[in-house]
Amino acid sequence: MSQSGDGVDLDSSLGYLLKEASSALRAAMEEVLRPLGMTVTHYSCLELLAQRPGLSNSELARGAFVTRQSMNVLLQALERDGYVSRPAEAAVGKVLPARLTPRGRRSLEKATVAVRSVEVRMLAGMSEAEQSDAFRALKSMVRSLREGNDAT
Amino acid sequence: MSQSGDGVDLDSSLGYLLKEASSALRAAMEEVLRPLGMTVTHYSCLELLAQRPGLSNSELARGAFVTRQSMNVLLQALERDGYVSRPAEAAVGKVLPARLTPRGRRSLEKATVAVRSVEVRMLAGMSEAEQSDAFRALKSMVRSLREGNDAT
DNA sequence: TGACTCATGTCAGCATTCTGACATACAGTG
DNA sequence: CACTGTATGTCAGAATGCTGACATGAGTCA
Repeated sequence: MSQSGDGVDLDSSLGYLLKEASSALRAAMEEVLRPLGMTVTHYSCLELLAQRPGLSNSELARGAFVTRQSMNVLLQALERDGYVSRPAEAAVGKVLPARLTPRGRRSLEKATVAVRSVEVRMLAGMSEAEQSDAFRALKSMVRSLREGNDAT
Repeated sequence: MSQSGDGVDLDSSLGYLLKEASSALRAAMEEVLRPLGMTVTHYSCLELLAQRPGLSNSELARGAFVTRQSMNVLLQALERDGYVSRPAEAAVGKVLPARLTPRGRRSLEKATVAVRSVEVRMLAGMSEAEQSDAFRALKSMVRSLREGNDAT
């Protein structure tokens, strides 16, 4: 009843736009993943394991941007349902390297197709050059945000 | 113990990078907002109201990318603590337009300074042109993700 | 006018994630 | 060797957000 949708000030903030894009991406992923009975974090974990077999719980947590406690409950569920396997005891230290089971790999394949369609849709209308620009820009933001934490 | 941090495949995915950047931004905002006893959603709500006074609960929810139920509990807390005010009854329909109180405005001012410093840091190392490129790219992604939802 | 559709505010229950805490294991230093 | 610091896996409780549901008000159309 009051606002339309074009620029006041928030719409010119890169931070806000970043949140908006991320939110839209997440929603789109949830939508295509739901029919497969999979959540985004669920998928992220499987994808991480496919690309880097043997990742530990803590490493997976960092890769999926959740706490290691959250990843732990997810991993326990995935292990219980036979999607991933972890040794009962650590060979060295406390680190338990996780791996996909054949079942986990099969499950991931379908999800990957669905997710890739989302990413393709997201990139539609952008040239290769524009994609590279976006890539570089996002990389730069991440780097800048990570470095100085107590600068005035 | 196993991975270092440079490119396998995930690191070449714009979707993953988007999530990473968004996550880094959120963490940075939480860090500077915590000393002020404010969460990101909390701040978003106040900022939204400052720029578009009279927004309703549902509109605020959409602007902050949460459900209207979540925004409702936040609004009730903000109202209870005297940061925002809403009329007891709707003038028209059921929509209750919310507004910042002087106290809310004061609280927001400090937060805005903190958040702006984060955004400045995020944009450090990017030229104006690069910022524009990133802006356009993100806009394009949001648009593409929102349109077709049931395409094969 | 009446029926139908849609959006809103709100309550209740559930799910997911986070914070806090603990024991353990390795690496570095004296 | 003992000590300190850092990282891990895990358990428990708290917070936060979401889904489901309901009643209400406005707009549309016959």
